[in-house]
Amino acid sequence: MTQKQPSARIRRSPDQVRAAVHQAVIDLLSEPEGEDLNIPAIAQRAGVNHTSVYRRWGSLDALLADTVTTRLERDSPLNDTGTLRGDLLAWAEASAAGIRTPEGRALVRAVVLSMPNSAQAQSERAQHFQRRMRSIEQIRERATARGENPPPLDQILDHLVAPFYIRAIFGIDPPADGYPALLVDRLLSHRSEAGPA
Amino acid sequence: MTQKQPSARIRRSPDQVRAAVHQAVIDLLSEPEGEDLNIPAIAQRAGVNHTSVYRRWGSLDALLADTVTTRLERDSPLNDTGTLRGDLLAWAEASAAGIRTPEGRALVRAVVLSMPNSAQAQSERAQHFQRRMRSIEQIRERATARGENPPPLDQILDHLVAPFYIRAIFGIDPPADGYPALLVDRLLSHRSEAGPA
DNA sequence: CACCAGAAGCAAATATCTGTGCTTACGATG
DNA sequence: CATCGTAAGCACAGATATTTGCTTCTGGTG
Repeated sequence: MTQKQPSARIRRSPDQVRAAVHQAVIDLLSEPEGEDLNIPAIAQRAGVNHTSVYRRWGSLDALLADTVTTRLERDSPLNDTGTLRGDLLAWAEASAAGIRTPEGRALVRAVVLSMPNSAQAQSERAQHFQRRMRSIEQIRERATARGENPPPLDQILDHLVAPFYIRAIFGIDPPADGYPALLVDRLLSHRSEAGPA
Repeated sequence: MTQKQPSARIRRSPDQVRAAVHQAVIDLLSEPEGEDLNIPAIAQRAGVNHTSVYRRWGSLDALLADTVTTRLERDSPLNDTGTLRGDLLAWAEASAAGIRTPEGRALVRAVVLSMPNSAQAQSERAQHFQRRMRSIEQIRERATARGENPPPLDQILDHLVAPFYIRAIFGIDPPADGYPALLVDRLLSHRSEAGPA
């Protein structure tokens, strides 16, 4: 009769499932095989029933956004170095190190992929962006609190953040060791040129 | 008996189909509704049988890449202004104008989306990138031919191209009118600082 | 003008993704 | 230690996407 032996049914706790699914997303994005990312594939990779994924996250976008947010918060301690330049440099060093690994590039890719194309989403979009820039904002706030005069967000975005994103997207390694310092130097030297209003 | 009246079956030439499908891709990407892009939807929008799309392009990635390449080549005349600064400025102005429209942002988004994750694709990836940077390379070559000393590709990428991409991705409008000139100025002023080897 | 290669359209089959109702395990609470 | 809410797993159903075999039109060639 081979009873169904229901005890064989292994089940993991919600937290374990969450972690396994997040890891599966990163794994699949990092993988050489460029199969397209979808929920069934992620679930299988994570060893989780796909219905669990559908019920918890609902859509691939939501899952990607959650994965990105969780990972970035986990991996970006963002400790205070005492100066604006130090903080920016630390951020850049971490980013440079990050996009050298397939996993790190995958994360950036995920950020882009999870960006809602939709545009009724103008607000959702902005919120998404805000969250992504939170660490930069914090650096600016700390600098201001110290009495330093940080460059506007736009400039940091253009000259520090953008170069890392574009490299991650196109799969280009950052040029050399001094790269982060170079970017920070340029950013800060600019600021003095372009006077505030 | 209402014969099938086979003459009612309208058919377009391959070129017409190609153009209609490209336009449908752009239309759907620009549209406020953020429904996800897929081949059946594109085919329907283009008024083309979906099997035609499958047979001609095979995958959504390939279709996106083809669309992007065709459009960019069509819309980027890249005329010679006589100076390096002028050419760079023209490029930047065109880019700034481009990403102000939903269609333009959609195009950039398509570039990113069509970027092969795949990586057997390391070569394919590089080729994709090369094609995207072709206009920049041409600007550099012309400058060199004139006896000017253009900044290395890396720097142009970081300080001129990257800012436009990141803005398109996150849906941020370029700040102000003088923006392109500002970016070009910064790029060129840098070049003198960082001496050549 | 007849013929032929190439490609578009149609229909139907197959594969894959997405969602639902239900059962069952886990962990918290009293 | 009994109870209960939450969420995971299973089976199955519905919706979509992808592929295939075939027919029919188009445009070029001799």
